[in-house]
Amino acid sequence: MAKNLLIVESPAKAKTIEGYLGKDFTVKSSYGHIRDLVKSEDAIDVANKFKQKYEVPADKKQVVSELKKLAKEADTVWLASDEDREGEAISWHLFDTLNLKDENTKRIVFHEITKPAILKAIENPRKINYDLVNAQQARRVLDRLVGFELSPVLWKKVKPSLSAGRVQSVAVRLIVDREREINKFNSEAAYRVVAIFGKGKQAFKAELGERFVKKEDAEAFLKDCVDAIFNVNSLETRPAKRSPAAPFTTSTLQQEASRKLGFSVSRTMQVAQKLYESGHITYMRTDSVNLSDTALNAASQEIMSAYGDKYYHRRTFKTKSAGAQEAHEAIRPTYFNNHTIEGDGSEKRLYELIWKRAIASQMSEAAFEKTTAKIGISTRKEELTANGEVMKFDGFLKVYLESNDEEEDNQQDDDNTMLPPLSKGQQLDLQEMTATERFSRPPSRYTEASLVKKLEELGIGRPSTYAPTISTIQNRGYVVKEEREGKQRNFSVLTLKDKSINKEQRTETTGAEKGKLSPTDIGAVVNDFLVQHFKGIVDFNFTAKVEKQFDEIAQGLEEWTKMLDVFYKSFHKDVENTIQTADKATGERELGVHPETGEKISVRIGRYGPFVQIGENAGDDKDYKPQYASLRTGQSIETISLEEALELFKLPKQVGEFEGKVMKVAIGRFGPYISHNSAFVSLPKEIDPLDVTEEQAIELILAKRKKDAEKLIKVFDEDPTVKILNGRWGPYIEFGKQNVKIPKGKEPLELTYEECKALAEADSKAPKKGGGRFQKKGAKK
DNA sequence: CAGTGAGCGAGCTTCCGCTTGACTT
Repeated sequence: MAKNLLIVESPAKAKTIEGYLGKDFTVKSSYGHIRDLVKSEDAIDVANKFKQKYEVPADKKQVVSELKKLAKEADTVWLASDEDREGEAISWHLFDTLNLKDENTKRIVFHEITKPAILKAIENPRKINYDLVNAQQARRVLDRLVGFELSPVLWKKVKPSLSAGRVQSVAVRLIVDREREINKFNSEAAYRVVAIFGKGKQAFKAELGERFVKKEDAEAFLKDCVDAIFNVNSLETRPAKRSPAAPFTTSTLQQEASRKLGFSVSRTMQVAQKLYESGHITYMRTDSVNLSDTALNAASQEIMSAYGDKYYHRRTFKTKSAGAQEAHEAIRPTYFNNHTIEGDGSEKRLYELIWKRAIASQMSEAAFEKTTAKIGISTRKEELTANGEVMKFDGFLKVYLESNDEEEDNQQDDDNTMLPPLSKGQQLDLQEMTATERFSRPPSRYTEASLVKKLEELGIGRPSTYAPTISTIQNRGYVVKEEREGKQRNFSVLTLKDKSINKEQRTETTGAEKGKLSPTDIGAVVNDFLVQHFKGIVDFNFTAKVEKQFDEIAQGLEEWTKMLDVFYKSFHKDVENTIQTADKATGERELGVHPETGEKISVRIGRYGPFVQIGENAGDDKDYKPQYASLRTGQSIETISLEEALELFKLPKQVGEFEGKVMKVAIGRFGPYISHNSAFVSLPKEIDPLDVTEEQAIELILAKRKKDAEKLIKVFDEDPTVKILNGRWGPYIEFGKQNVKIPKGKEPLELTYEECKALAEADSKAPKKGGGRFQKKGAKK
């Protein structure tokens, strides 16, 4: 029987540590927090010093009972949860829940999972730090109070099932604000002048510093250059250096994996978790850029043996984020001598990224020589500038180069290449000069990863919650990740070549985006509501402000209930006030009046999403009814124009009759379609739904029937609406309007009618998403 | 993939941060 029970947070960690400690120690894991506030309203007794009601959630019962049993049998229990606010609280919850005793319980901490670090920790046990525990309680209680009081306000004033919280609401706000910046952005055009001098391998580019707003000015400049002589006015060469980035934290890993591998933040975390569990990397949820001494030594050995002494440079990094708690190491390979690992494609790629970044962080600077040549024009006072760069020593660039967010947006080729040997005064041979119309670009929409970066900068959220937060705001429908098709845009290019100027129009695609986040209408309406009524909570500095107070609590300088008392008094008043006085938020906007009837046209959010309304609300007049139409995907109540809104009423439209039934064209969730006798046919992209003719519609219906007939395997005599069809994922039963999957192992052709009926019934009883169609009554006054 | 945008009705939704699997598509 082991004399010692040591409890850590993560089971993978437990396994490693057990190997270091020998048979006197049993090492177990708590799997994170073992207790949480009860779900119900009475979790916090505000009037009684914010007394909390905790419970062990169902999925933790087993862990707790096993730990309880082991703790009873052990002589000493070592609480080794992480050294941060949450870790301290986990230790306290363990102490309390497992009924541990002060005299044989020891609290220890370590920042790295190495044998010496753990042995040292065991030699220096301490007691639970209750100030730190109180800081965690304050954090936990504040988040619950905010989340569970704000959300119900939204249910009443906006829509049921919505949510708000200290972290998610700010994340949404960032995205809404950014979208509005983009909407109000006015693109300005200016001509950029680039000259190419020399021929073949000696050719190089030079650019004019200023840009011309007017086309005439650009043209005049080119005209002046037709007979000009170009000389090198000055030549300057200077050395430049570049240093490697710090090893990965959770947030920087998510950013690089997004840019270099195209991973979503949750994908990155899933793959990293696998790498961690198979022992390839250190812990992946960390805000620290530190490497342990053991790691530093291993990296140095690896670099020296693989690349040589001059590539090695020992570095330590300091964290830049204010809220960092640094309970762990940076993310790094467990063994630096493994340049690659076994595993699937994404595991290999992510591992290599982590390996390269960590190795590079301990390598020498790269050295460059930068050359700038200023080129004079005999007929003008302006100068052209040519930049060249030569790498003198690659250093860390041998293994790794960090990318940046702007890269993808950079349509301009401002690459610093080599310049040919030049001398001052030298006359140059102009090959070609172009003046190209360029447009200023609006700020970019956030990607998942750049949003995480921004949140981290603001000190909002933690490594363990970045990915879940990003999911939450998408699941609530506040934000969507969309692919946007770009728009075509014309631009002019003036080219001077062989002493003549040629003008042409070219087209480019602009605004095409993939995987960028934009707000939905409901996201914008909820945001505006919160900004209006709870400015303090959705303030970008709110978290930083309360974090400062949590720090004071942790240092024993402030009492946690006092801090909460001050906060809650004013917050709760705002909640009460808003419930009493605020109108329902619908985001209503008036677009104008109908050009023919003069009726009011407005947009707002309703039970089924955003819609346009023509006419006033009916009121008591039974004969009058306003007209309604839903907005289409991609349209927003914030940006839709009067013309676009009126377009929506042109559909659905009857296009004729076929087999005695009408054919209607409409637009649904999946785009334009024709409906006929309860059958649907999608409209091909090239046909404008407003222009569909009767003949076209019949043709499309017949084509669809033919295609369906090819899919048909069997029709039942008992009921011809019951069929077996060949679908994209294999055969399935069509039972009236219901589609039912055929279970594995069943031969579709041998199914009887009774079996199909039974399957359909079982399927309809299976739990389905949705429900909650009714609004709670609002407290209107 | 339609229709809907009144009100009636019970009971439901929701936070952030620590951890993994157990689930389905």
